Amino acid sequence: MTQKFEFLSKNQQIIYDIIENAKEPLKAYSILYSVKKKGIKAPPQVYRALDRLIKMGKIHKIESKNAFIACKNSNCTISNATAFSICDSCEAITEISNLKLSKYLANFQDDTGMRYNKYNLEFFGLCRKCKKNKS
Amino acid sequence: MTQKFEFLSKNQQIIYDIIENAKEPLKAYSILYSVKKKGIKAPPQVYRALDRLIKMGKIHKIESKNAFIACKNSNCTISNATAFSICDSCEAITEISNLKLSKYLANFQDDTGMRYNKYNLEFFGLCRKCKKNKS
DNA sequence: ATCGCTATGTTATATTATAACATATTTAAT
DNA sequence: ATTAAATATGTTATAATATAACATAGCGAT
Repeated sequence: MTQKFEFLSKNQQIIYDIIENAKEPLKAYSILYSVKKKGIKAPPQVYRALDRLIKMGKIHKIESKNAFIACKNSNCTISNATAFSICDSCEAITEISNLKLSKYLANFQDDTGMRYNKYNLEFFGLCRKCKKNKS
Repeated sequence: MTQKFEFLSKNQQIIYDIIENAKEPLKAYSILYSVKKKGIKAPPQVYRALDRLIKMGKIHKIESKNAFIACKNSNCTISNATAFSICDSCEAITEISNLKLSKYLANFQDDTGMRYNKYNLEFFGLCRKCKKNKS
């Protein structure tokens, strides 16, 4: 069961399925709880699968929430360019796929000349629903 | 000792000074260790000060590292727009102040029409030093 | 002077993540 | 087929990060 890029190992598949079917980003320990019935019993099993799914670009970590979300870009094979929209009120989180934005950031160079091979961007605000409810 | 925006309380000042004088971002528990001699003994005291310093814009949290860094924009009063450059090798972290970038991101609108009042961007790559050492 | 607010102090505990080691499975070379 | 190397899994314990909950103290306005 050694791993080609395209294939997921047993635990990886179990954990990916749960994240993929979730309506919101999931926390590691909530995943752990969900997979206990499938025989995955300990944190390292979950974290190992998460780490590898991230490296493969199948999921992303929302750093500000310590939560994990499936990648919606079907062609995303390496998670080196991520942007998320996060509602401060209802915590709804969606991945932003915006070609202009990703091009802009992929090509960004700072004053030091340092070149980047990866970025993560998290936007915060109120989603439409929550904006309405407030007014 | 009630708090105007400009003034720091005792604990806030102690903790800000340490972060400000550090050469690299500091972790909460390393700060806690440093301030034990000053009478700050428990995590909540540190985390409360950190939270408030963040709200005031005096420091920022590097989400991917759980570390805290002083804001270098002398005029930054609210930490609603942050961008960092992180070296994957030596972990050197610097805040990016780039007017073009901040304007671009402040004005960014996604397809849903959601408007953002805050963002955090973290770029990863190799800094010049580390790039040289590798070649 | 006392009420409300902010800040501080303190203990305990929750949450997130990894170290370290053992076993098993797969792959690929011989 | 046999075996070595690499990958994946299982397991226990613990490290690292963060917050809940409650108590006390200081300030600032009426």
